[in-house]
Amino acid sequence: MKNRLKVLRAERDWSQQDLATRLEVSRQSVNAIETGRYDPSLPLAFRIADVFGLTIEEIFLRTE
Amino acid sequence: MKNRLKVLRAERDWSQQDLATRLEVSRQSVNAIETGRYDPSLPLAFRIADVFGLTIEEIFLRTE
DNA sequence: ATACGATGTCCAGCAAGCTTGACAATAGGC
DNA sequence: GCCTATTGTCAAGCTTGCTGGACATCGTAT
Repeated sequence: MKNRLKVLRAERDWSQQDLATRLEVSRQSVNAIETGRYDPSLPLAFRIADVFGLTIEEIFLRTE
Repeated sequence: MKNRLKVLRAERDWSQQDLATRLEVSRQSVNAIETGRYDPSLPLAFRIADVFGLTIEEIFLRTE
């Protein structure tokens, strides 16, 4: 499941740590999601959508 | 995280087993999600949205 | 040259998602 | 009465998501 986290972060000039802090998760989690090592849980996906002001569908792509 | 699975199933007259088959998960998983014992993974949430022809946001509610 | 921020990755451990198999309770049809 | 479909739930086991701590690399600034 691909995602647009890296671009969305870049648009806002946020580091992985910045995003992690806003999401209240570890920096390692943000990195793992961003590099595609695993997908976030549904609750975390909602928080990600919220901090970016987008829908889950606008951030995560059905790629398989 | 609340969801509208039970109503959406009822509207289509699908049993939990019917839905589970369409989602390619176990009946117990559908039941557990529907009764709120746990949230689906993000990939499963996308499949749920797909079988109902809705967005994730239209099915799962941010109630935390 | 060295210090620092940012990123990628590994590990060990715990929590959550999902599985099969099983059993009980209810409702409806015969 | 019995049979079947449906739902709820439990247990044990495997996989995935998430954690803190650690370490290496790279780029930039001093």
